[in-house]
Amino acid sequence: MEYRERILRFIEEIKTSCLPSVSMDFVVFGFHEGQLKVLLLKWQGVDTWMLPGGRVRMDENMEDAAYRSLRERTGLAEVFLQQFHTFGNVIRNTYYAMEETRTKLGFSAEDFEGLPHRDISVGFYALVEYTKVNPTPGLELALDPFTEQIQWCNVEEVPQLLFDHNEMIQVALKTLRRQLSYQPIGYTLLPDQFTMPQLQQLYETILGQRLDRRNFQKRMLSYGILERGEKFQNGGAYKAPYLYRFDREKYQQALAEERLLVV
Amino acid sequence: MEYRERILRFIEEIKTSCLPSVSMDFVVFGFHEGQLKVLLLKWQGVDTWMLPGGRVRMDENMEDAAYRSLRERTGLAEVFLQQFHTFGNVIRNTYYAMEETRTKLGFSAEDFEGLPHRDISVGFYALVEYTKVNPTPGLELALDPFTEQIQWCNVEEVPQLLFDHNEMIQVALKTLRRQLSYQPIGYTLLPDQFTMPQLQQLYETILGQRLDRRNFQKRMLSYGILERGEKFQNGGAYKAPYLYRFDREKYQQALAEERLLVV
DNA sequence: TCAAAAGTGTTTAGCATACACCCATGC
DNA sequence: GCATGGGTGTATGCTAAACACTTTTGA
Repeated sequence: MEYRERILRFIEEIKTSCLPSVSMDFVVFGFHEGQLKVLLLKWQGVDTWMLPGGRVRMDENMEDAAYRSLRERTGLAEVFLQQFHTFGNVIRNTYYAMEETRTKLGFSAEDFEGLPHRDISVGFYALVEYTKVNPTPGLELALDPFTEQIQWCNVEEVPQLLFDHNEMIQVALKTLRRQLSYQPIGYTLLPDQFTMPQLQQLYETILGQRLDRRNFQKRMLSYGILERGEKFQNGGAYKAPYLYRFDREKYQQALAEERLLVV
Repeated sequence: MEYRERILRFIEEIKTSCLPSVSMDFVVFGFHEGQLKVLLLKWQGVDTWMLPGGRVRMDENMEDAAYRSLRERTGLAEVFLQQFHTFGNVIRNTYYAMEETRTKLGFSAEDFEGLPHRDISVGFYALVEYTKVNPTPGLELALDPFTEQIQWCNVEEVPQLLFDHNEMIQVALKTLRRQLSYQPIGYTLLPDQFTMPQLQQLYETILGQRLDRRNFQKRMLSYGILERGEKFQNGGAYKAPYLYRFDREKYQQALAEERLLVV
């Protein structure tokens, strides 16, 4: 039974090559059709959805592990990724959570023995470009045989999740809102080229409030990290907006000079 | 040999009742004679200083563990305590760091076997009232038999510490500065009653810059969480300053209304 | 020619900064 | 009476918010 083998090897890998009782969870934000989305996944044989997670290998820096895990899940290498809080309540009982999956998949308690019972989890949030992520379980299925489904879900419509994962999303969102209001990190949620109204819509969605067009444009341009391109006619019965492109180099430069950080 | 027993029991305790590969480190700030201080400790038989740390028990929430550990170290129950970052680089090799101590104390490798080799560490920073902390190893020595000395050290004069502990202090300081500049958390570093010039000196020390007296007072009073008391004559040849008291109730109230958070 | 959405500039208000004089006290 | 440090109020400037008209385009 090949599937059984994969599960057992996966468990063995966790037990032998990963730090016990430490996990990472990812709040992956995407933006599509005016909606802020998060990536959720579901295990085999369980009805509860959860955030994608990962573990730190013995010889691996945690930050590297985070990038690796996220790459394995989304296929994306260049993303905005940042830890925002570490969660350590006892309700995070990994062992208990796995019991249901284990019995439904027909494994014995011995098969799963030696796995960490309780995890401290470092929460990361990521901003990714929606269209670049293919949320069908592909590559990562080979690495995580428990995953049955991966899906985008509107932030407002997230169901009851495993453990404290709902709280994680809320804390991530709060962090995102605060960061967004004093440094321009939203660009990574949009395609390479975007219009000012698109950017504004993104900000309005994340912050949950309407913004003034003129003031918004002024502020964005004042950072000096946007490059204006051609006009873009999408077929609407109105004036064509300009396309903008986020200039990474200027952004890094500005960050280094702490011009953007209104701390 | 009683001391040997205590060490062995301590190690056993870590192995059996604490989460493996998770630790906490504390940047404990105090303020005395115009200087910002941090609490440092030194292990038996090692010359390297380090931050006080702690571990999470199997059945304990991490935040509770943090308060417990800090109480064991400082004897303080009511302090400002907050996680600020989680550190996970591979240089944090606990096992290697203990080797020196182990050999100097005359223990064999077997005695120390089964201890975590590498820790992810959750960094907390605490603001305590300097005079309320007795930094001589008392209570906590019974709990942590490795500790030889605990001492306050000026933030600017911190020597090279274990692992990434110097970086931890820097990150904690940065967090403290940012928080201080948009919410009034400094009060916990001062005695119950304090004068406005004292508070200002504290702010100036933490932020590393001089502030205008008049604007400072205006800002502090505008929060509406200070209660003015009697005048205080400390014997100086000048006008007696007022004593102020921090009103916890009003502070909580203001926090709840998010009046103080200039996010 | 009309509706829908985008581009743009000026006025205004509020908050943070800058700044100076008088007062209490001990020597 | 003088030096030291503390208390207080006002003027100023800058940034963020408020606000309206013109332009392009497709139907």
